[in-house]
Amino acid sequence: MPTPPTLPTQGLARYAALADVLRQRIVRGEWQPGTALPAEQVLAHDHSVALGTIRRALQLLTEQGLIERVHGRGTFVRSGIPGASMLRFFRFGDEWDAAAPASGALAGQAPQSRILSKQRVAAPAEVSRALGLPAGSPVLRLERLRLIAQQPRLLEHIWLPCELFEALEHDDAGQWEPLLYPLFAQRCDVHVHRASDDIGFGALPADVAAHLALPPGYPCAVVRRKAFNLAGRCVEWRTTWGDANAFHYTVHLT
Amino acid sequence: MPTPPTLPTQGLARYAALADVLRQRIVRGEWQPGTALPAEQVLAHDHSVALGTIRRALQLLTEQGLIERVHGRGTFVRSGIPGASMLRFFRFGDEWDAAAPASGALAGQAPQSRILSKQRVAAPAEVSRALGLPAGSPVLRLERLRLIAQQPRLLEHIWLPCELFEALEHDDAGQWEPLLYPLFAQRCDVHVHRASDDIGFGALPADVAAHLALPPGYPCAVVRRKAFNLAGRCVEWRTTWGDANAFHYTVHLT
DNA sequence: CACTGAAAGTCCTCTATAGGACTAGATTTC
DNA sequence: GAAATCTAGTCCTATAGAGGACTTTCAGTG
Repeated sequence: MPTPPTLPTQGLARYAALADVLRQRIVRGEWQPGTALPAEQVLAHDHSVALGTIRRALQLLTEQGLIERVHGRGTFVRSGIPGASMLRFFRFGDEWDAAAPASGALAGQAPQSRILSKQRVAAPAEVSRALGLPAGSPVLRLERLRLIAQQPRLLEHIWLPCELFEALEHDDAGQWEPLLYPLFAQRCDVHVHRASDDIGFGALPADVAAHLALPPGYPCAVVRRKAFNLAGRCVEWRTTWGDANAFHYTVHLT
Repeated sequence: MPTPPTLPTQGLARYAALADVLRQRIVRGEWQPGTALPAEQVLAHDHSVALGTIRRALQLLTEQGLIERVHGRGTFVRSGIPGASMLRFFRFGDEWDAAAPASGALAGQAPQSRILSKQRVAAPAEVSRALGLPAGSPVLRLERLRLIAQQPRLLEHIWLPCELFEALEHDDAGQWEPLLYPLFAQRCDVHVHRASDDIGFGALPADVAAHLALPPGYPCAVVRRKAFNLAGRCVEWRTTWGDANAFHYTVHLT
């Protein structure tokens, strides 16, 4: 296969057209997340372009977050987003400090995760809209509590399309590891590649408040997340509640 | 001057070293914000490097937000940050809609700005720390109200080092344009190039609440901003209060 | 068995050059 | 006077090649 299928590249620079082709091959799963693409020399030869051109295309994909390049090792399809924890929005004072040496006996507490419930339900209107599913499609609904130093701090409602997450449906959620996205990747081959978090403030609903040991109506921060896979499909919709007074976030402008 | 002064460029790639040199010349004010740098051909010749190398250096500076390149026109020192308005953190329902045609008679309301007070004072400890000034240095303190559709929506306390903002000290603030950063640039040659906004939640202090027509203790979002010039000096410290229920912000993860 | 060293594979840096594309201003044409 | 054209200046695209730097593997050495 000397020259892989090319697309209608109207008006685009050659490197941009190349990037499009490669993007599609990645999105289609031709190279799985975490695996390596062919060497730039090989790609250049296969597409009959100079090295500089293919490097420009790969640079574009790097900027767009689809791939990662490592000097001396190769070019890899990115497998997930780092630092996506909801805890980054909050500061509880008794946080787990990764930098702290294990000095004292009670040096710090790693955040814990507890799945309170897992149900297969028909998606409510709001959920099916967010996930881009037909109304009433089957979804998995998780209720999850995040604790720090034994204290309940965040409550989450998580909605997942059943068709993608079959493998989790009959699991004992008590056995799950605390981080969900690695679990999604390993068990369901669902790789969260991009997400958007919508932050707002409100009052705690009674049912949520009960889990957080706070009074109903207490001021809370609400984060609504949509998480997407490589192909741009919404694979998770999540709502997180936490004490508004513990909320903090820094935005850098440039 | 065939070869401008070079720096100790230990271990750095040539393009990175070049970028450092150019950065320093920009920061020192050798080229004013908004003006053009020499053409890449000229820079390449002056520094005795290939075109590709100088382009790589300029690309670095572009990514770092120091310069902007325009096809066919030139390379310019960036003169300010766009979209820095605090209003981007809030949604009041009666917003000014730039996209809306001037259809109805009351199509929309541009946000208004009202300076409530302007005083020269000795910086309180917190302020002098934020601005990196000796304790008690003279600062300009502004109290500013932002209105939408005649409704007071945001209150701001703004602290500016007097040494940089002399020109504003004896102004009639009532005559100022609604946007402050262009004013800073024109009147004081202070260009805000970078900022960080720290978002938190709290209860409205009584004096602030009075201006916003809300009860004291009402839930509010608090945004604390530090604004920096090209040289990395903090040139403004600002605190903004607004109704917590109107707050919203979206963070994109990749 | 552990350490050293060589080799192969990968991405990165830098050079040199040619032509294309876009912008702004001056000139010409109608 | 207005529109079209030309021109100089700028950044952008693409090519071809040589050497360097980093990582991994594996064979050789002690």
